[in-house]
Amino acid sequence: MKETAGTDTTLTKNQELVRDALSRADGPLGAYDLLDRLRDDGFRAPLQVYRALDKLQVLGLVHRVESLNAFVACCHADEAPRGLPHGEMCFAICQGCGSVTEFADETALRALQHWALGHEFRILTANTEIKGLCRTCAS
Amino acid sequence: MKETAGTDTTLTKNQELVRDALSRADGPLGAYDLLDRLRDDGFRAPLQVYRALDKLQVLGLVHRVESLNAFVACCHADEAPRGLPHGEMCFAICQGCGSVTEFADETALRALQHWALGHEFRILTANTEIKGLCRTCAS
DNA sequence: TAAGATATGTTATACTATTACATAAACTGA
DNA sequence: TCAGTTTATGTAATAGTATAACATATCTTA
Repeated sequence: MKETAGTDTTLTKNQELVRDALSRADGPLGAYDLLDRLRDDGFRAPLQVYRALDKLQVLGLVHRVESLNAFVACCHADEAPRGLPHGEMCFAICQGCGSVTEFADETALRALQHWALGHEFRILTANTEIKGLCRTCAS
Repeated sequence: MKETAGTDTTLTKNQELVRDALSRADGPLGAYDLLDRLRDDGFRAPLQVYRALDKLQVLGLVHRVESLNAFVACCHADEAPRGLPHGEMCFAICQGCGSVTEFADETALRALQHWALGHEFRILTANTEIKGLCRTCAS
């Protein structure tokens, strides 16, 4: 049983590399950005990145930002129990500097659940992306 | 001044064609799906579709479903004043049958606005996509 | 009509993601 | 330990989505 520092679940080498690259990044990265950053670590093909990303997303350690076709490390990775990803994420995307801030909003989630209840829709995941200007870029 | 039946603003021929194709569709369509459906109307290249879609999105007549890389006709097109798209959309995407239901939720929107206020983020648009199973597919 | 803006047509290309198949490593139970 | 199974990897080819660049045409307005 291989165990890597700081985690309570095993990630493969490629998954670790992708996760670390995303954690180090100061913003969202595309799959091909990741590929470029990981060439020195032996990555040669997009599929290596996508496979790792798929697993990391299932584990809740990485999120996909749909409107950017890009990925971010989950900022709550330490809080969420591994293997039980919190199914709702919100992202605030600044169109000025490109920064992405992840957050969760219980009220918004409950509102969606209320809608779903009334329409007999069974929610599995929810993703909200708001776009605009962050404090710095708005002023 | 050209005027087309049923609208209070002028759309170009290509924009009309794309909008009509989306309105007739029973679900979201990708840009290349639209291209295929419009070949008989003279469409030959993806850019013709994308250009029309861009304009229709600005007008609030069409929405992009980010997680599907696809587009839907806005079901509130008649209610919303043209040129002033309602900046917040919610979509319920059924993973069983692929249906997409558009809705708006004031409570969820206010919750996001509240978050934004506290974080000095100026919201320009907001997009929520929930995935799960519709009434039919869940039962 | 001339000038500027807007819309179109067309080709090529860039960016994003998956399929298919071969190889290797890890786990399981006899 | 070994065979059988599953899981992870490597690699090449291809599919799917979107835009850049440039030429042409149409509309608008003075």
